Amino acid sequence: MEAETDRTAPDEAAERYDPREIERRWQRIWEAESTWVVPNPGAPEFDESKPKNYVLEMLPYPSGEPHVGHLKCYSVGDAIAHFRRRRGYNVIHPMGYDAFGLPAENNAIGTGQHPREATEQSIASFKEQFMRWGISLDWTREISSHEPSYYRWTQWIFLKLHEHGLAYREEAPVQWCPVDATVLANEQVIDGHCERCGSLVEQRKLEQWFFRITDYADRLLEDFGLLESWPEHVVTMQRNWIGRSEGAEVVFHQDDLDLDFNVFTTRPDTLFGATFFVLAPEHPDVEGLAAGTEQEQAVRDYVNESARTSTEDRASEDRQKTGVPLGRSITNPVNGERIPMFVADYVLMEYGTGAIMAVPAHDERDFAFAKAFDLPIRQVVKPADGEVNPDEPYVAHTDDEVLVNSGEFDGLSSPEAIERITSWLRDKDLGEPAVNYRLRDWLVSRQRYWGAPIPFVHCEKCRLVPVPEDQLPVLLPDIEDYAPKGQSPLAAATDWVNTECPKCGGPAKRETDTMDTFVDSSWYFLRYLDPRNEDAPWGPDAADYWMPVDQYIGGVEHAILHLMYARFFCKALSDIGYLDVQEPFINLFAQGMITRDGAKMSKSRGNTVSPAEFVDRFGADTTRTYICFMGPPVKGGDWNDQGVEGVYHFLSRLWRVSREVDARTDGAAEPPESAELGGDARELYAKAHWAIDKVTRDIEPRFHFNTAIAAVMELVNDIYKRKDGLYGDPAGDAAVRFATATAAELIFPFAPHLGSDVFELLHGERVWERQWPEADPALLRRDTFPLVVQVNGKLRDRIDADSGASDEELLELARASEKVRAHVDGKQVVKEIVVPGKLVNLVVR
RNA sequence: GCCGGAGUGGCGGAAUUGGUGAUACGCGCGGCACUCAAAAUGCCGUGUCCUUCGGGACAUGUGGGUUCGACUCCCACCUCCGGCACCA
Repeated sequence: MEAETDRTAPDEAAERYDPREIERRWQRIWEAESTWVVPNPGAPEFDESKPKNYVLEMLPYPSGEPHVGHLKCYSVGDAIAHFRRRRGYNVIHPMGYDAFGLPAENNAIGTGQHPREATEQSIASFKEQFMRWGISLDWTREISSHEPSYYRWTQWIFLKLHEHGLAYREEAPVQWCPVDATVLANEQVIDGHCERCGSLVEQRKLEQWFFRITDYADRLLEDFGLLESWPEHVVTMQRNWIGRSEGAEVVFHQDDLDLDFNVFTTRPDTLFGATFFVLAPEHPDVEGLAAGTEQEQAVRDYVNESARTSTEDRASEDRQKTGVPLGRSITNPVNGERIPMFVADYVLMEYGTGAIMAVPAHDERDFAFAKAFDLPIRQVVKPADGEVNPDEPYVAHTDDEVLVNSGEFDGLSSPEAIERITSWLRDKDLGEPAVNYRLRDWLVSRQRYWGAPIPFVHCEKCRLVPVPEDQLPVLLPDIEDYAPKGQSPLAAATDWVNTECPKCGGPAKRETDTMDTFVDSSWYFLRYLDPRNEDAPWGPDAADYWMPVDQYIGGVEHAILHLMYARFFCKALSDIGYLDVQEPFINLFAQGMITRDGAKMSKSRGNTVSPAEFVDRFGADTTRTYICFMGPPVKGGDWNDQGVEGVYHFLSRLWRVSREVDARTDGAAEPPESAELGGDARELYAKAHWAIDKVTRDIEPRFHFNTAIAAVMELVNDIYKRKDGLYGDPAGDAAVRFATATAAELIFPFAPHLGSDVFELLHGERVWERQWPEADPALLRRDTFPLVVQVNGKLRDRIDADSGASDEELLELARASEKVRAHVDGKQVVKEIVVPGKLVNLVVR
């Protein structure tokens, strides 16, 4: 058996689609000829006749090997890049690595392997895969955020933000893991527990660095208007995250201590319904207020206990409201009423002023607290036409309700009252309109090793001093021990830490915190534009030409943080004067997640798909095309091994028929004259044009790659169906050859190697150097069409009709049909509907 | 609880603005050809039920509605997925 198979093997190999060989060949050509390298304006090869287009996929975090999610992202992006190149755009399509980050460092703690080493191994494996996938990337622009030539400019941007008051240092509560003795990044805290050791996370107060993103809250909201195409839900998620709410700040006076307390409320119309007042346990005045009252000890106990309770537990949904009285009361400014004060952990220090007026009748949380502590509930808003259920708070506020128990404001509608009461407060200097945000400033410092050092020194004399620009980068030193010890591992690098103050020359210590990796990825799309510039992060000409990104592609998991941080950077850099765009990503495409057996892929579940394995077995073209064929890329899809084989089968059919067509027809390179074609030749030729039209519209603007690929499959099926009847006839040969070359052109964005190969065979040209084909409208129009005839909306017949037929002629045809007559005879036709080119509907009674 | 998205054959999915047989294309399944045989390849068939083989009835989560006509629009409900969640 073995021997027999071996004897036939060479022959068979020649007859088989062998992606390995084809893909290697084209990849070598692209690399040798720098096919996808695109020069900047000013460079000798720069083509100024073409409009620019920036196609960008989110850069990967290099860890291990790329997974299917990466393959999907880059397959989708590459299809768009290819398509736009061939539509006449000057396309920039770069790649890089988000190389700093915790997994590499955590790995180092266990193995002692330097994070740089592990990261660079992963980068090499990612790059090798990207090459084997045949993604059309300009590798001369490759960057990695862990290289000093990159993070030098991350540090430079940090200094610029600081210079313009957008970076500052302040004491703030941070997540602290008591077992690992380290500060954790928010992403490392899973359900209130440490990602690594699982212990309960505590809050501690430490000096931290922040970026003042809250200054940009309104612009981040307004500028959604500048975007062309972003998924609705991503915009909504960001909007919710920013959480802008309008209302008023109201001043309550506390007589005993002669203190003013401001509260923020969105419901100033309910001010008369405030029956108590609550401070967050962290509020700085809590201790002073309780001091000397009989509540002093109880308050102290409560505050200590809530400090020990994790944020997660405090926020858990069905937890009973807790709190204790402060032993003091405070005056409601609108009616002079003295209401009791409480401390309770349902009030958050981070939002508003950390103090609230409680209106139990009209707020669910205040209501729950009032019920638990038996406090009065006073209704001040009621529906214009009826009563309210006293067992629940009444929270609606519309025009259809009126104020009661509110003194001079009785009878006003809720929206009116908001306005009147707010201006009344302002006149009396007791409050003013105010806006509050859920968004907080961005905490960017991490007590971690594997990140860009924050370029500051602490001098005993001059305190906090920025490292001068000409001393950048502040290099990340090599260290021995990555284990967390309560401060950044960098603190142990004493040679590095001890330095001179750039200002006074005296002894100083370096800042040992590093930056959140989201900082690195907030500007990488700018560095691609001018990656080897040693004098600036990017040249203004490069940025002016290429920005903004015309199409950004990535997973929806970055819908909030990365995308919002990058938007903030773009605006800040623009304000500072280094950029001329307000929004970095004009169009965003969020791809759906690929599952396997209906579940998210994970190592623990054992249902991961290794792209490398499929690329080895079926080739990159098949694997990429399969991913695009699974369903619309916005949606998720379930990986199916047999589906991959189906696509392999399809590409094999195209490959095989191309060899046959080349052998059986002569080099009719140019499209046939459609006027000379008849019968099957014309049908096939028209089918090719139908496919051109379909694929073109499905790729853009729809991004429905699955139906585009299905259209090419239909074309290939049609070639198989008609080819044998066309060979030999000159017009027939031309039609078959044209149709097959067209199938290659159309599949090229998804299967670039095979597309190039088949096109070269039949046409002798490089497919990527040609313009994208255009469908001939004359061939899309058919001479006849199947007229659908309905009676009372039910289909009764289908008749070939002339495309140019008038409404009356169509009706004649319909009435003449035997099948129709069977349903119409003996009845009265009450209505006749004609949709030209489509159908006739006879309504009978 | 609030905000999104989605429910179509055995499976992934298609139907682009309410108008060409709902289910393109692919998978799976069945059959045929080639073969000693298998694989590979090519071709044909494949929603469900009924059928006198002409065709007929029913089918897009459920129930209503609008319309000559609804997968598509409206109302109510059910299920699933994603995000946010004591934000005053």
